[in-house]
Amino acid sequence: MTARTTVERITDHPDAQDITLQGVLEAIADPVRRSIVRQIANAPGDMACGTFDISVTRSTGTHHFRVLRQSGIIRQYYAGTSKMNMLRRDDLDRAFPGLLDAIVEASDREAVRAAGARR
Amino acid sequence: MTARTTVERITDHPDAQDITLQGVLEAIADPVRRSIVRQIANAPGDMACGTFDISVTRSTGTHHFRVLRQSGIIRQYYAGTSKMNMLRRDDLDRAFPGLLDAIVEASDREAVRAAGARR
DNA sequence: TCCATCGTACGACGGTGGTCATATGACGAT
DNA sequence: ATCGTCATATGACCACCGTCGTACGATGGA
Repeated sequence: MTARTTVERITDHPDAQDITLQGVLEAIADPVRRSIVRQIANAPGDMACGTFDISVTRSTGTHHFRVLRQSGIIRQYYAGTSKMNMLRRDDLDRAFPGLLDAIVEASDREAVRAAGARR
Repeated sequence: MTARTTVERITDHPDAQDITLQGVLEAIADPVRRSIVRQIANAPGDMACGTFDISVTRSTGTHHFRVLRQSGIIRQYYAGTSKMNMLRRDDLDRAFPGLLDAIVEASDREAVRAAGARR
């Protein structure tokens, strides 16, 4: 039994059918949260909370993860002391086809443009 | 010279390349503004400000139209005493492919669902 | 010319949400 | 058992934003 995924449920996740467009858009409109989503989307696998490149305090980070979770954008589960994050792609795609992809893509595109302008 | 489109420019419209994802998402995250966008998207032609079904005061409406205009989502022009509104589809599609469609579609879908739940 | 209509400008108010500091709790490693 | 790490909870602060009322400006019709 070494280093395993804890089964304990986090209570906060909304059911797929309870994900609202309003919630998703509010969540994703924040730059820090959008950056988080982008990082998960571009990562090969799930990411621990601590591994994100964010510009705010840990406590503020916790706040943003909670908003993302409660809006139904991410799913979280414990793995030992760290907490893993994954996108709820299927649920989102079913509820709002094309939305997540469009936003992530736009976000990537803008990040690239910003990087270009910076040099 | 009867009932014509005034040529006067409204100064506020951002250039296409200055439309930011942040601005668009902030703008569209508000339910009143999203409703406005939806109404334009589903209308056969451009819509005058006064013809919208909105739940707020005229002055608040003006505020929302300004946000939409300055974010680059809509273009406005005068036609006599009323002000016409149109989506900047091309500019938006070029900047953020699929985004507008996904949001409008999701918005429609949700409106339908809400109407269903209401009866 | 006068009035009605449509939209804007400005100021005020209230709520919400992003931020941080600090303290607390859970888990793993030593 | 103890410590360090990871994340949360709580409370406070502040800025921003959605809202409204009122006053104003512009246009078109009677």
